Amino acid sequence: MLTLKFIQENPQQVIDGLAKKRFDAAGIVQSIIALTESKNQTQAKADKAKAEMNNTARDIGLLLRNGKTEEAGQAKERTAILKESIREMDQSFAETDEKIQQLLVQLPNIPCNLVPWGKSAEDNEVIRSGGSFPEFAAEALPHWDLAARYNLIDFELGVKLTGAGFPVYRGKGARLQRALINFFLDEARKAGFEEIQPPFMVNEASGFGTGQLPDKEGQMYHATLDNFYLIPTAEVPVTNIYRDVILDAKELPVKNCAYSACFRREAGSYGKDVRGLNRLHQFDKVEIVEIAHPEKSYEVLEEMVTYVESLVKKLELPYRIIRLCGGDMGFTSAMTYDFEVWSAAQQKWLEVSSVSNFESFQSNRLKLRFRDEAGKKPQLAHTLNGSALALPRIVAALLENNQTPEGITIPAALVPWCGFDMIN
RNA sequence: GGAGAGAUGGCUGAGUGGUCGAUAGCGGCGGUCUUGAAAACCGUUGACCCGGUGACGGGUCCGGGGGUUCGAAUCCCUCUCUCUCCGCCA
Repeated sequence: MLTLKFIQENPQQVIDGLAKKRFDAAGIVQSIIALTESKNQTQAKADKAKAEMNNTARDIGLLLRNGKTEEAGQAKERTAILKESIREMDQSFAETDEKIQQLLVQLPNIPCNLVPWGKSAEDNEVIRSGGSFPEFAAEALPHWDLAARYNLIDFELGVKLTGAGFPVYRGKGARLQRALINFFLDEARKAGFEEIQPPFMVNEASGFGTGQLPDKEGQMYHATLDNFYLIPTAEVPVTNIYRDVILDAKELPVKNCAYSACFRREAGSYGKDVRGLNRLHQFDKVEIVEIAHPEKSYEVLEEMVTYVESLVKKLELPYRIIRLCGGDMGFTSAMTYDFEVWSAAQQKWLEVSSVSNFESFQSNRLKLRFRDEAGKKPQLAHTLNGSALALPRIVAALLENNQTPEGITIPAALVPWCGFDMIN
Protein backbone atom coordinates (compact mmCIF):
# COMPACT_ATOMS: atom_id res chain seq x y z
CA MET A 1 0.00 0.00 0.00
CA LEU A 2 1.01 3.60 -0.51
CA THR A 3 2.45 5.46 2.46
CA LEU A 4 0.27 7.98 4.23
CA LYS A 5 3.04 10.54 4.11
CA PHE A 6 3.34 10.29 0.32
CA ILE A 7 -0.40 10.74 -0.16
CA GLN A 8 -0.46 13.72 2.18
CA GLU A 9 2.44 15.39 0.47
CA ASN A 10 1.58 14.51 -3.15
CA PRO A 11 -2.20 14.12 -3.42
CA GLN A 12 -2.37 15.28 -7.03
CA GLN A 13 0.45 12.99 -8.08
CA VAL A 14 -1.45 10.06 -6.61
CA ILE A 15 -4.68 10.99 -8.41
CA ASP A 16 -2.93 11.61 -11.74
CA GLY A 17 -0.81 8.47 -11.44
CA LEU A 18 -3.74 6.22 -10.66
CA ALA A 19 -5.73 7.61 -13.56
CA LYS A 20 -3.34 5.61 -15.73
CA LYS A 21 -4.62 2.49 -13.99
CA ARG A 22 -8.12 3.75 -14.76
CA PHE A 23 -8.69 4.25 -11.05
CA ASP A 24 -10.41 7.39 -9.81
CA ALA A 25 -8.63 8.13 -6.55
CA ALA A 26 -9.81 11.68 -5.95
CA GLY A 27 -12.51 10.82 -3.41
CA ILE A 28 -10.41 8.37 -1.45
CA VAL A 29 -7.40 10.67 -1.37
CA GLN A 30 -9.50 13.54 -0.14
CA SER A 31 -11.06 11.41 2.59
CA ILE A 32 -7.68 10.07 3.66
CA ILE A 33 -6.24 13.55 4.01
CA ALA A 34 -9.23 14.84 5.97
CA LEU A 35 -9.31 11.82 8.26
CA THR A 36 -5.58 12.00 8.85
CA GLU A 37 -5.82 15.60 9.88
CA SER A 38 -8.55 14.79 12.37
CA LYS A 39 -6.61 11.76 13.60
CA ASN A 40 -3.53 13.86 14.23
CA GLN A 41 -5.53 16.42 16.17
CA THR A 42 -7.01 13.68 18.30
CA GLN A 43 -3.57 12.24 18.94
CA ALA A 44 -2.18 15.61 19.96
CA LYS A 45 -4.99 16.05 22.50
CA ALA A 46 -4.80 12.48 23.75
CA ASP A 47 -1.01 12.64 24.12
CA LYS A 48 -1.33 15.78 26.20
CA ALA A 49 -3.89 14.12 28.47
CA LYS A 50 -1.71 11.05 28.78
CA ALA A 51 1.28 13.19 29.75
CA GLU A 52 -0.81 14.76 32.49
CA MET A 53 -1.98 11.33 33.61
CA ASN A 54 1.57 10.03 33.76
CA ASN A 55 2.67 13.00 35.83
CA THR A 56 -0.26 12.66 38.22
CA ALA A 57 0.36 8.94 38.70
CA ARG A 58 3.99 9.68 39.47
CA ASP A 59 3.01 12.37 41.98
CA ILE A 60 0.60 10.01 43.72
CA GLY A 61 3.41 7.53 44.12
CA LEU A 62 5.60 10.17 45.75
CA LEU A 63 2.79 11.42 48.02
CA LEU A 64 2.03 7.89 49.21
CA ARG A 65 5.67 7.25 49.89
CA ASN A 66 5.79 10.37 52.03
CA GLY A 67 2.67 9.34 53.94
CA LYS A 68 0.47 12.10 52.51
CA THR A 69 -2.48 9.77 52.03
CA GLU A 70 -5.12 12.49 51.95
CA GLU A 71 -3.46 14.50 49.17
CA ALA A 72 -2.94 11.32 47.23
CA GLY A 73 -6.63 10.53 47.52
CA GLN A 74 -7.53 13.94 46.13
CA ALA A 75 -5.21 13.43 43.19
CA LYS A 76 -6.79 10.06 42.51
CA GLU A 77 -10.19 11.64 42.20
CA ARG A 78 -8.90 14.05 39.61
CA THR A 79 -7.62 11.22 37.41
CA ALA A 80 -11.08 9.74 36.97
CA ILE A 81 -12.21 12.44 34.52
CA LEU A 82 -8.88 12.42 32.76
CA LYS A 83 -9.04 8.67 32.41
CA GLU A 84 -12.47 8.75 30.85
CA SER A 85 -11.53 11.42 28.30
CA ILE A 86 -8.41 9.48 27.35
CA ARG A 87 -10.53 6.42 26.78
CA GLU A 88 -12.83 8.36 24.49
CA MET A 89 -10.00 9.96 22.54
CA ASP A 90 -8.20 6.64 22.12
CA GLN A 91 -11.37 5.08 20.82
CA SER A 92 -11.96 7.88 18.37
CA PHE A 93 -8.33 7.67 17.28
CA ALA A 94 -8.60 3.93 16.67
CA GLU A 95 -11.80 4.33 14.70
CA THR A 96 -10.36 7.05 12.49
CA ASP A 97 -7.18 5.07 11.98
CA GLU A 98 -9.20 2.02 10.99
CA LYS A 99 -11.12 4.08 8.43
CA ILE A 100 -7.86 5.39 7.00
CA GLN A 101 -6.43 1.88 6.75
CA GLN A 102 -9.55 0.67 4.96
CA LEU A 103 -9.18 3.48 2.42
CA LEU A 104 -5.44 3.02 2.04
CA VAL A 105 -5.70 -0.63 1.07
CA GLN A 106 -8.10 0.31 -1.71
CA LEU A 107 -5.51 2.41 -3.52
CA PRO A 108 -3.47 0.53 -6.14
CA ASN A 109 0.21 1.19 -6.66
CA ILE A 110 1.07 4.15 -8.88
CA PRO A 111 2.47 3.10 -12.26
CA CYS A 112 5.93 4.37 -13.09
CA ASN A 113 6.38 6.94 -15.86
CA LEU A 114 7.41 4.36 -18.46
CA VAL A 115 4.09 2.55 -18.23
CA PRO A 116 2.00 3.23 -21.33
CA TRP A 117 -1.58 4.47 -21.14
CA GLY A 118 -4.23 1.97 -22.16
CA LYS A 119 -7.20 0.02 -20.97
CA SER A 120 -6.62 -3.61 -21.87
CA ALA A 121 -4.13 -6.17 -23.13
CA GLU A 122 -4.46 -4.72 -26.63
CA ASP A 123 -2.71 -1.56 -25.48
CA ASN A 124 0.31 -3.36 -24.08
CA GLU A 125 3.65 -2.50 -25.58
CA VAL A 126 5.76 -5.23 -27.17
CA ILE A 127 9.31 -4.47 -26.12
CA ARG A 128 11.09 -7.13 -28.12
CA SER A 129 10.72 -10.65 -29.36
CA GLY A 130 12.95 -13.55 -30.27
CA GLY A 131 13.10 -17.14 -31.46
CA SER A 132 11.50 -18.46 -34.60
CA PHE A 133 8.06 -19.89 -35.22
CA PRO A 134 8.12 -23.61 -36.00
CA GLU A 135 6.81 -24.91 -39.31
CA PHE A 136 4.97 -28.15 -39.69
CA ALA A 137 4.24 -30.39 -42.65
CA ALA A 138 1.01 -31.67 -41.13
CA GLU A 139 -1.31 -29.89 -38.73
CA ALA A 140 0.26 -29.36 -35.32
CA LEU A 141 -1.37 -31.18 -32.44
CA PRO A 142 -2.27 -29.36 -29.24
CA HIS A 143 -0.30 -30.39 -26.17
CA TRP A 144 -3.20 -32.29 -24.58
CA ASP A 145 -3.28 -34.63 -27.56
CA LEU A 146 0.49 -35.02 -27.52
CA ALA A 147 0.45 -35.63 -23.75
CA ALA A 148 -2.04 -38.44 -24.29
CA ARG A 149 -0.24 -39.91 -27.30
CA TYR A 150 3.07 -40.22 -25.43
CA ASN A 151 1.48 -40.93 -22.04
CA LEU A 152 3.04 -37.87 -20.39
CA ILE A 153 0.14 -36.29 -18.54
CA ASP A 154 -3.13 -37.87 -17.42
CA PHE A 155 -5.73 -35.18 -16.83
CA GLU A 156 -8.61 -37.61 -16.21
CA LEU A 157 -6.64 -39.47 -13.58
CA GLY A 158 -6.10 -36.17 -11.79
CA VAL A 159 -9.86 -35.68 -11.76
CA LYS A 160 -10.25 -39.09 -10.14
CA LEU A 161 -7.67 -38.35 -7.47
CA THR A 162 -8.52 -34.73 -6.76
CA GLY A 163 -10.44 -32.79 -9.38
CA ALA A 164 -10.06 -30.82 -12.58
CA GLY A 165 -6.86 -28.82 -12.83
CA PHE A 166 -4.74 -31.32 -10.88
CA PRO A 167 -3.01 -33.30 -13.61
CA VAL A 168 -0.94 -36.43 -13.04
CA TYR A 169 2.42 -36.37 -14.80
CA ARG A 170 3.99 -39.73 -15.56
CA GLY A 171 6.99 -41.30 -17.20
CA LYS A 172 8.89 -38.82 -19.33
CA GLY A 173 6.21 -36.26 -18.54
CA ALA A 174 7.13 -36.45 -14.86
CA ARG A 175 10.84 -36.45 -15.63
CA LEU A 176 10.43 -33.39 -17.82
CA GLN A 177 8.82 -31.56 -14.88
CA ARG A 178 11.67 -32.48 -12.58
CA ALA A 179 14.25 -31.54 -15.23
CA LEU A 180 12.71 -28.11 -15.78
CA ILE A 181 12.56 -27.37 -12.05
CA ASN A 182 16.20 -28.30 -11.60
CA PHE A 183 17.23 -26.45 -14.76
CA PHE A 184 15.52 -23.27 -13.59
CA LEU A 185 16.95 -23.51 -10.07
CA ASP A 186 20.48 -24.21 -11.27
CA GLU A 187 20.35 -21.34 -13.75
CA ALA A 188 19.12 -19.01 -11.01
CA ARG A 189 21.88 -20.09 -8.67
CA LYS A 190 24.46 -19.39 -11.39
CA ALA A 191 22.92 -15.93 -11.79
CA GLY A 192 23.52 -15.22 -8.11
CA PHE A 193 20.18 -16.08 -6.53
CA GLU A 194 20.19 -17.84 -3.18
CA GLU A 195 17.99 -20.91 -3.28
CA ILE A 196 15.19 -21.05 -0.71
CA GLN A 197 12.92 -23.97 0.01
CA PRO A 198 9.89 -22.40 1.64
CA PRO A 199 6.79 -23.86 3.28
CA PHE A 200 3.92 -24.43 0.85
CA MET A 201 1.43 -23.22 3.44
CA VAL A 202 1.46 -19.86 5.16
CA ASN A 203 -0.36 -18.23 8.04
CA GLU A 204 -2.70 -15.28 7.88
CA ALA A 205 -0.02 -12.70 8.66
CA SER A 206 1.99 -13.77 5.61
CA GLY A 207 -1.10 -13.63 3.44
CA PHE A 208 -1.61 -10.04 4.54
CA GLY A 209 2.05 -9.19 4.12
CA THR A 210 2.08 -9.79 0.38
CA GLY A 211 -1.48 -8.59 -0.16
CA GLN A 212 -3.31 -11.85 -0.96
CA LEU A 213 -5.43 -11.13 2.09
CA PRO A 214 -7.95 -9.74 2.57
CA ASP A 215 -8.88 -9.04 -1.08
CA LYS A 216 -7.97 -12.25 -2.86
CA GLU A 217 -9.04 -14.57 -0.10
CA GLY A 218 -11.23 -16.61 -2.45
CA GLN A 219 -8.29 -17.33 -4.76
CA MET A 220 -6.35 -19.30 -2.17
CA TYR A 221 -7.01 -22.76 -0.78
CA HIS A 222 -7.64 -22.43 2.93
CA ALA A 223 -6.95 -25.15 5.48
CA THR A 224 -9.53 -23.93 7.96
CA LEU A 225 -8.73 -26.29 10.81
CA ASP A 226 -5.32 -24.69 11.26
CA ASN A 227 -6.06 -21.43 9.44
CA PHE A 228 -3.26 -21.96 6.92
CA TYR A 229 -3.35 -20.99 3.26
CA LEU A 230 -1.78 -22.96 0.42
CA ILE A 231 0.57 -20.62 -1.36
CA PRO A 232 -0.46 -19.34 -4.81
CA THR A 233 3.23 -18.59 -5.51
CA ALA A 234 6.56 -18.87 -3.69
CA GLU A 235 6.56 -15.08 -3.68
CA VAL A 236 4.36 -15.24 -0.59
CA PRO A 237 6.63 -17.18 1.79
CA VAL A 238 9.88 -15.86 0.31
CA THR A 239 8.90 -12.20 0.48
CA ASN A 240 7.49 -12.67 3.97
CA ILE A 241 10.92 -13.81 5.14
CA TYR A 242 11.67 -10.08 5.17
CA ARG A 243 8.48 -8.97 6.93
CA ASP A 244 9.35 -6.69 9.89
CA VAL A 245 13.03 -6.80 8.96
CA ILE A 246 15.52 -3.94 8.79
CA LEU A 247 18.30 -4.83 6.37
CA ASP A 248 21.72 -3.26 6.15
CA ALA A 249 22.21 -1.35 2.87
CA LYS A 250 25.31 -3.47 2.33
CA GLU A 251 23.09 -6.55 2.02
CA LEU A 252 21.23 -5.10 -0.98
CA PRO A 253 20.24 -6.31 -3.41
CA VAL A 254 18.92 -9.49 -1.79
CA LYS A 255 18.46 -12.13 -4.48
CA ASN A 256 16.40 -15.23 -3.67
CA CYS A 257 14.94 -17.96 -5.82
CA ALA A 258 12.57 -20.72 -4.86
CA TYR A 259 10.77 -23.63 -6.39
CA SER A 260 7.29 -24.33 -5.13
CA ALA A 261 4.12 -25.98 -6.14
CA CYS A 262 1.53 -23.24 -6.56
CA PHE A 263 -2.12 -23.62 -5.64
CA ARG A 264 -4.82 -21.43 -7.11
CA ARG A 265 -8.55 -21.85 -6.92
CA GLU A 266 -9.00 -19.85 -10.14
CA ALA A 267 -12.62 -19.27 -9.30
CA GLY A 268 -14.44 -17.89 -12.31
CA SER A 269 -12.24 -19.37 -15.04
CA TYR A 270 -13.84 -21.54 -17.69
CA GLY A 271 -13.86 -22.52 -21.34
CA LYS A 272 -10.93 -23.11 -23.66
CA ASP A 273 -8.61 -21.01 -21.51
CA VAL A 274 -8.50 -23.82 -18.99
CA ARG A 275 -7.97 -26.66 -21.48
CA GLY A 276 -4.93 -28.87 -20.89
CA LEU A 277 -2.09 -27.09 -19.14
CA ASN A 278 -3.31 -23.58 -19.85
CA ARG A 279 -4.72 -22.98 -16.38
CA LEU A 280 -4.32 -25.34 -13.45
CA HIS A 281 -5.18 -25.44 -9.77
CA GLN A 282 -1.77 -26.88 -8.93
CA PHE A 283 1.36 -26.18 -10.91
CA ASP A 284 5.10 -25.85 -10.49
CA LYS A 285 7.05 -22.65 -10.65
CA VAL A 286 10.46 -21.25 -9.86
CA GLU A 287 10.18 -17.71 -8.59
CA ILE A 288 12.86 -15.05 -8.24
CA VAL A 289 12.54 -12.34 -5.60
CA GLU A 290 14.79 -9.32 -5.14
CA ILE A 291 14.95 -6.61 -2.53
CA ALA A 292 16.66 -3.52 -3.86
CA HIS A 293 17.72 -0.02 -2.91
CA PRO A 294 15.06 2.43 -4.16
CA GLU A 295 17.60 4.11 -6.42
CA LYS A 296 18.53 0.80 -8.03
CA SER A 297 15.22 -1.00 -8.38
CA TYR A 298 14.62 -0.21 -12.05
CA GLU A 299 18.11 -1.39 -12.95
CA VAL A 300 17.34 -4.56 -11.05
CA LEU A 301 14.06 -4.93 -12.94
CA GLU A 302 15.90 -4.79 -16.27
CA GLU A 303 18.41 -7.36 -15.01
CA MET A 304 15.59 -9.67 -14.05
CA VAL A 305 14.01 -9.29 -17.48
CA THR A 306 17.33 -10.07 -19.14
CA TYR A 307 17.72 -13.10 -16.93
CA VAL A 308 14.25 -14.49 -17.71
CA GLU A 309 14.89 -13.83 -21.39
CA SER A 310 18.03 -15.95 -21.19
CA LEU A 311 15.89 -18.88 -20.01
CA VAL A 312 13.38 -18.78 -22.86
CA LYS A 313 16.28 -18.38 -25.29
CA LYS A 314 17.98 -21.49 -23.90
CA LEU A 315 14.72 -23.36 -24.29
CA GLU A 316 14.62 -22.14 -27.91
CA LEU A 317 11.05 -20.97 -27.63
CA PRO A 318 9.61 -18.15 -29.73
CA TYR A 319 8.87 -15.40 -27.24
CA ARG A 320 7.97 -11.79 -26.83
CA ILE A 321 8.38 -9.39 -23.95
CA ILE A 322 5.55 -7.04 -23.19
CA ARG A 323 5.31 -3.99 -21.04
CA LEU A 324 1.84 -3.89 -19.55
CA CYS A 325 -0.23 -0.77 -20.01
CA GLY A 326 -1.81 0.91 -17.00
CA GLY A 327 -5.18 -0.72 -17.49
CA ASP A 328 -3.78 -4.25 -17.68
CA MET A 329 -1.44 -4.02 -14.69
CA GLY A 330 -1.94 -5.66 -11.37
CA PHE A 331 -3.00 -3.82 -8.25
CA THR A 332 0.37 -3.88 -6.50
CA SER A 333 2.77 -3.31 -9.38
CA ALA A 334 4.50 -0.10 -10.46
CA MET A 335 5.73 -1.70 -13.65
CA THR A 336 5.29 -5.17 -15.09
CA TYR A 337 6.87 -7.04 -17.98
CA ASP A 338 5.10 -10.15 -19.18
CA PHE A 339 6.85 -12.93 -21.05
CA GLU A 340 4.83 -14.88 -23.58
CA VAL A 341 5.80 -17.93 -25.59
CA TRP A 342 4.16 -18.99 -28.81
CA SER A 343 1.94 -22.02 -28.74
CA ALA A 344 2.14 -23.44 -32.24
CA ALA A 345 -0.94 -25.66 -32.16
CA GLN A 346 -3.20 -23.28 -30.25
CA GLN A 347 -1.93 -20.41 -32.39
CA LYS A 348 -1.67 -18.03 -29.47
CA TRP A 349 0.73 -16.47 -27.03
CA LEU A 350 0.88 -18.01 -23.56
CA GLU A 351 2.00 -15.98 -20.57
CA VAL A 352 4.83 -17.78 -18.81
CA SER A 353 6.32 -15.07 -16.63
CA SER A 354 5.44 -11.78 -15.10
CA VAL A 355 8.28 -9.64 -13.78
CA SER A 356 7.36 -6.66 -11.63
CA ASN A 357 8.76 -3.84 -9.59
CA PHE A 358 6.52 -3.08 -6.63
CA GLU A 359 8.69 -0.20 -5.46
CA SER A 360 7.76 0.34 -1.79
CA PHE A 361 4.14 -0.77 -2.16
CA GLN A 362 4.72 -4.24 -0.72
CA SER A 363 7.46 -3.24 1.70
CA ASN A 364 5.22 -0.64 3.31
CA ARG A 365 2.75 -3.32 4.28
CA LEU A 366 5.55 -5.76 5.14
CA LYS A 367 7.53 -3.15 7.09
CA LEU A 368 10.55 -4.20 5.09
CA ARG A 369 13.20 -1.54 5.54
CA PHE A 370 16.90 -0.96 5.19
CA ARG A 371 19.38 1.36 6.81
CA ASP A 372 21.79 3.32 4.66
CA GLU A 373 24.33 3.86 7.41
CA ALA A 374 24.45 3.31 11.13
CA GLY A 375 22.45 5.88 13.06
CA LYS A 376 20.34 6.91 10.09
CA LYS A 377 16.63 6.26 9.99
CA PRO A 378 15.52 3.10 8.25
CA GLN A 379 13.62 3.57 4.99
CA LEU A 380 11.41 1.31 2.91
CA ALA A 381 13.18 -0.99 0.48
CA HIS A 382 11.89 -1.84 -2.98
CA THR A 383 10.69 -5.34 -3.78
CA LEU A 384 10.62 -7.09 -7.13
CA ASN A 385 9.73 -10.54 -8.28
CA GLY A 386 9.18 -12.63 -11.33
CA SER A 387 8.52 -16.15 -12.52
CA ALA A 388 11.63 -17.86 -13.77
CA LEU A 389 9.68 -19.76 -14.88
CA ALA A 390 6.21 -21.27 -14.52
CA LEU A 391 6.19 -24.80 -15.89
CA PRO A 392 2.83 -25.75 -17.41
CA ARG A 393 2.71 -23.37 -20.35
CA ILE A 394 6.42 -23.85 -20.98
CA VAL A 395 5.69 -27.57 -21.23
CA ALA A 396 2.72 -26.86 -23.50
CA ALA A 397 4.89 -24.80 -25.82
CA LEU A 398 7.79 -27.27 -25.74
CA LEU A 399 5.50 -30.16 -26.67
CA GLU A 400 3.64 -28.32 -29.39
CA ASN A 401 6.55 -26.49 -30.98
CA ASN A 402 8.97 -29.40 -30.98
CA GLN A 403 6.65 -32.11 -32.34
CA THR A 404 8.01 -34.09 -35.27
CA PRO A 405 6.74 -37.23 -36.96
CA GLU A 406 9.38 -39.16 -34.96
CA GLY A 407 8.48 -37.65 -31.60
CA ILE A 408 9.05 -34.56 -29.53
CA THR A 409 12.57 -33.20 -29.43
CA ILE A 410 14.07 -31.75 -26.25
CA PRO A 411 16.06 -28.48 -26.51
CA ALA A 412 19.78 -29.15 -26.21
CA ALA A 413 20.15 -26.99 -23.09
CA LEU A 414 17.65 -29.15 -21.23
CA VAL A 415 19.00 -32.57 -22.21
CA PRO A 416 21.58 -32.78 -19.37
CA TRP A 417 18.76 -32.27 -16.85
CA CYS A 418 16.30 -34.62 -18.61
CA GLY A 419 18.58 -37.47 -19.43
CA PHE A 420 16.82 -37.95 -22.79
CA ASP A 421 16.64 -35.91 -25.98
CA MET A 422 13.45 -37.26 -27.50
CA ILE A 423 9.97 -38.21 -26.35
CA ASN A 424 8.60 -40.97 -28.56
C1' G B 1 -2.96 -36.04 21.88
C1' G B 2 -1.63 -35.60 27.74
C1' A B 3 1.39 -32.90 31.60
C1' G B 4 4.66 -28.96 32.87
C1' A B 5 7.82 -24.50 31.90
C1' G B 6 8.52 -20.18 29.28
C1' A B 7 8.17 -15.65 25.59
C1' U B 8 12.04 -8.85 27.74
C1' G B 9 15.98 -4.44 23.02
C1' G B 10 20.55 -7.24 17.09
C1' C B 11 21.88 -11.67 20.60
C1' U B 12 22.41 -13.68 25.79
C1' G B 13 20.02 -12.43 30.09
C1' A B 14 18.28 -9.49 34.94
C1' G B 15 13.98 -7.23 36.51
C1' U B 16 7.53 -9.64 40.18
C1' G B 17 3.09 -2.90 41.22
C1' G B 18 5.78 3.44 41.41
C1' U B 19 10.90 8.48 37.27
C1' C B 20 11.79 1.07 33.82
C1' G B 21 12.48 2.07 27.36
C1' A B 22 14.04 -1.12 31.07
C1' U B 23 20.52 -3.72 35.04
C1' A B 24 24.52 -6.41 32.95
C1' G B 25 27.36 -9.02 29.20
C1' C B 26 28.10 -9.79 23.93
C1' G B 27 27.67 -7.54 19.24
C1' G B 28 27.52 -2.70 16.34
C1' C B 29 29.32 2.41 15.83
C1' G B 30 32.83 6.51 17.37
C1' G B 31 37.32 7.64 19.98
C1' U B 32 42.15 7.04 22.98
C1' C B 33 46.58 4.08 22.59
C1' U B 34 49.29 1.70 18.04
C1' U B 35 53.31 2.19 11.98
C1' G B 36 48.69 -0.86 11.31
C1' A B 37 45.70 -4.48 13.66
C1' A B 38 44.42 -7.06 18.11
C1' A B 39 43.94 -6.31 23.32
C1' A B 40 42.74 -2.67 26.93
C1' C B 41 40.17 1.72 28.19
C1' C B 42 36.37 5.75 27.32
C1' G B 43 31.91 7.12 24.98
C1' U B 44 27.73 5.76 22.16
C1' U B 45 24.00 2.38 20.40
C1' G B 46 15.78 0.36 19.52
C1' A B 47 11.27 1.11 16.52
C1' C B 48 6.97 3.90 15.53
C1' C B 49 3.54 8.23 15.93
C1' C B 50 2.29 13.55 17.01
C1' G B 51 3.85 18.84 17.57
C1' G B 52 8.11 22.13 15.99
C1' U B 53 12.06 25.16 10.30
C1' G B 54 15.24 23.37 14.19
C1' A B 55 17.37 22.47 19.01
C1' C B 56 13.78 19.84 21.30
C1' G B 57 9.10 18.39 23.65
C1' G B 58 5.16 14.74 24.14
C1' G B 59 3.07 9.82 23.34
C1' U B 60 3.07 4.35 22.26
C1' C B 61 5.69 -0.32 22.31
C1' C B 62 8.77 -5.82 27.34
C1' G B 63 4.88 -12.33 22.05
C1' G B 64 -0.79 -10.58 20.31
C1' G B 65 -5.53 -8.95 22.38
C1' G B 66 -8.45 -7.67 26.68
C1' G B 67 -8.90 -6.51 32.07
C1' U B 68 -7.60 -4.81 37.38
C1' U B 69 -5.13 -0.15 39.33
C1' C B 70 -4.03 6.73 40.40
C1' G B 71 0.11 3.77 38.27
C1' A B 72 1.59 -2.77 34.91
C1' A B 73 7.45 -5.69 31.85
C1' U B 74 5.67 -7.05 36.83
C1' C B 75 -1.24 -9.05 38.89
C1' C B 76 -5.75 -11.47 36.20
C1' C B 77 -8.19 -13.50 31.59
C1' U B 78 -7.47 -15.09 26.62
C1' C B 79 -4.97 -16.30 22.05
C1' U B 80 -0.46 -17.54 19.52
C1' C B 81 4.26 -19.50 19.64
C1' U B 82 8.69 -22.01 21.86
C1' C B 83 10.99 -25.60 25.10
C1' U B 84 10.94 -30.22 28.39
C1' C B 85 8.70 -35.02 29.61
C1' C B 86 5.07 -38.86 28.05
C1' G B 87 2.31 -40.95 23.81
C1' C B 88 2.34 -41.55 18.45
C1' C B 89 5.34 -41.41 14.11
C1' A B 90 7.78 -40.19 8.04
